[in-house]
Amino acid sequence: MVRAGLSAERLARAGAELADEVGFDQVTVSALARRFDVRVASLYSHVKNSQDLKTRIALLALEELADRAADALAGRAGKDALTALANVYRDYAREHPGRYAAAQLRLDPEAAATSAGGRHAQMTRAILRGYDLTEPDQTHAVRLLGSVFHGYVSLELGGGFSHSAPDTQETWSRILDALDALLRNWPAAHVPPR
Amino acid sequence: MVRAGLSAERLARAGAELADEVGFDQVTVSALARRFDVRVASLYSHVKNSQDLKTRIALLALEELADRAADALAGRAGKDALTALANVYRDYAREHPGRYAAAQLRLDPEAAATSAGGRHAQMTRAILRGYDLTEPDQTHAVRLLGSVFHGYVSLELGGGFSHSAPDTQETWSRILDALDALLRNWPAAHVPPR
DNA sequence: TGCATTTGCCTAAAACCTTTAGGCAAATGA
DNA sequence: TCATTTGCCTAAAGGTTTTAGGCAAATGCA
Repeated sequence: MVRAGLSAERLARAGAELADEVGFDQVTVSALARRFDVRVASLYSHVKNSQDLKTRIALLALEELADRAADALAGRAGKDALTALANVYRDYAREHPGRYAAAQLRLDPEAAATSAGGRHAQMTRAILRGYDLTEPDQTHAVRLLGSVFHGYVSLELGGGFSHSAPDTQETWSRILDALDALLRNWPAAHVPPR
Repeated sequence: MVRAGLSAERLARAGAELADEVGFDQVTVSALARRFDVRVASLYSHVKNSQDLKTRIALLALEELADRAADALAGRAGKDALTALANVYRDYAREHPGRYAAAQLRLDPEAAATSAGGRHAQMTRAILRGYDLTEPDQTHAVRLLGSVFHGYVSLELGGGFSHSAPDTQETWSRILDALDALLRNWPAAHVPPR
């Protein structure tokens, strides 16, 4: 009886592919076993349980995404860097919707600590070096950028922007223009009324 | 044998409560039957299946959210309206995380058509009447606002902003200030280089 | 090479969720 | 009052998760 050569990493990779094909919430230990043509119980030697499997897929996606982001940022600054990072998220979500959904999984603190989450925050912060922001404004801006990137990508992916006129590429460009303008001219703490 | 008085609406309402208590993805036909102290199969006289139940919860949440938004916008304009609408989303997500997650459910076109989705878009558009934007910039701005609101709320809810210094309330205020400033000074289509 | 240990996948089985089919009793209404 | 409709039930099949225990393949050491 020939062995299938399973391992936690291979399961996570196959799980990520499966997620892109059928959606992250359809990723199941059973479906994965079927894909390896192996009995379900066999997977439990490699992953603790279903939650563990999903966490591994999430960590994989976060790493991939961080790697792409690091690549894209190399040698860029200012709006160029802003656009590059934004496009990494959007393109990744379009190419790998299941993995992107996985990356959104709420991780327990232990898993979160070993995740690439910190790299993502660092890279967003790096972009802001091209603009003139000091703490705590920098943190506010990091959060704004994260919100826009994630919010836009997830609404677009979920079809929230369909059935409407200006195409989404145009909107995306204009949003990036707007963010660039905003960062170059970040409003002071207290905007005077009117 | 006394009847439990089930109905599609009661199931949706109870499902929404359950979602807030244990998370939307833990909402199951079984759990709901247990809550009504009724056999599982009995629910299938009122909802078509599990997907149907979830869709009804999503539609309920979208309606509630739209009602709150309409209330909040009444008599407000400009930044006042912007802040009010933004807070409706954020507060709703914090008070009803399960319902908020439900509202994010990808609806099939048929359900989407009967949903309050259109009202939401309309209300965001209404806010922009307080600013000087014409089409297609208005649509771009609607999409930006949707992205920021949804993105921020879902990151904050998912714990994405935890373990960090400036508190999230402060960031939220500053982001609203920034959006207001941006809308008052929306950049023209072609930002000159440099 | 030969043997002991480890490792990997298996069968079996229990628990839970989903969904359909068919039945009886309660509610409704003529 | 009696017929019909409606609501919840039992039964059953099929799928996913998870644990326990077993045998054979791979590995490693003499």
